[in-house]
Amino acid sequence: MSPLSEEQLMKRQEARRRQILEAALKVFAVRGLRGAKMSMIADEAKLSAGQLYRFFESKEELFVTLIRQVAQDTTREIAMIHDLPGSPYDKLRAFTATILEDKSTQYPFKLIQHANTDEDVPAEAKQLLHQFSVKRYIEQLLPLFEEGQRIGDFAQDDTRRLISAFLTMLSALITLNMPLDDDHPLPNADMLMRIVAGPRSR
Amino acid sequence: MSPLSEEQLMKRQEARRRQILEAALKVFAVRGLRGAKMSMIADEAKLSAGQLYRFFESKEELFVTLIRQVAQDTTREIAMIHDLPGSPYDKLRAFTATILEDKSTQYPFKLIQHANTDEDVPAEAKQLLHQFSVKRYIEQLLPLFEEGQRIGDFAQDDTRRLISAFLTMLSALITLNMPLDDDHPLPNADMLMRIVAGPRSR
DNA sequence: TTTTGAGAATGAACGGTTCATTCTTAAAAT
DNA sequence: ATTTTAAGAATGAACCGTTCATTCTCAAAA
Repeated sequence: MSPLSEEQLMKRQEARRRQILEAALKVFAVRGLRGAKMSMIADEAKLSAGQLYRFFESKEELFVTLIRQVAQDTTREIAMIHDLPGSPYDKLRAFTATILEDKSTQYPFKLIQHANTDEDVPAEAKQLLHQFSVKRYIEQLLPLFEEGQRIGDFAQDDTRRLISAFLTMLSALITLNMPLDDDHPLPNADMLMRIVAGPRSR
Repeated sequence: MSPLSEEQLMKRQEARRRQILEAALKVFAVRGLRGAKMSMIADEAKLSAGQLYRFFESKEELFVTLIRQVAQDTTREIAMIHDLPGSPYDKLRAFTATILEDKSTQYPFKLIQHANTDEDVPAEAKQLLHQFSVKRYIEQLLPLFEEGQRIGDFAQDDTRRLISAFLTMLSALITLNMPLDDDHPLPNADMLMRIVAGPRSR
């Protein structure tokens, strides 16, 4: 006797699942695997702690699921840089500005950062991250940077090195969670762009 | 009949104390207040856990003592930049290079970073940090940067903003503990200097 | 050279706390 | 009425700061 339509049931559950994953992303990104408590994720998702276990077997499974999702999303996110308007410099600048300003865009990067440095990260997550590592992002950005260098907008360093430095800086900035007041805001995109900007004054 | 002279005793104890503080600096800097376990500090100092309590009442006291010491040291450390040889640019570059390359120089910065962001940091530590905050470092560096801007070596942004941005970046880089391989090393001092470098190509 | 005893050191044990996870119970939905 | 969903209490294991009984060390005294 099924007192609920099969289909609607699935839909609701799927929605719940996403709701939990979304909450988990925020909490794991900010506090890391150890620092994130199931109760916090539950609070964020506006559910009770017990409920989480109807959708995920364990904290670990929740974490790994999240990593899997985020690894995919991030690659797509970065790919979108090529569709932005303007020169390579413009594209990179817009991309950077978005990340620095938009909190929700930061979560995936923070999560990856944590997953790369925290202890007790499940082997499966480690292995997923290895596939979607900095190396991959560098390759994704290579054409953009090469073009930027060709037309003299970007510095003439070794290209991969330049990308790596830029990504490291960006990542470091995002990760930093200093208490920010108005006197000392995060450096903005233009500041960061000086890392890659060519010798010509812009 | 005391089998050990008063003076020698004091010396030995003082040495032990320093030994513990040194170990604690490393461990607290890397793992933060919560993440650092007394047993880890003991291991690092090559002592048993119990011994720590002959010198410090509690984990908290040890932490606060350390913060106090580091707050003082750091101010002195930064002051030394003025004695370095060369132009403001040269000084800042040398200073930056030292910090990026020398692990032991990084510990105090990491500790402060942690103390500023971790939870459950004792009120006394918070208050100590407030006195020795970024604001103070900015004031310390102000003459250097003003001179650098005057002679056109530094960018013409608002001076305090420029210092703040630079310190934030430096701090973010230090704090980042990515697993570094040879393909993706930390950006070096020259990369970082581009943040402050003036429009003239160097 | 031996003895001695204060200070140093150890490491096991204690006790409190903190969670991940499970269980109970009951309301809501159909 | 029966099943699904939910909340929140309960459980139990792990962790870790701290203590303490015990042993060790080694410079001075004998």
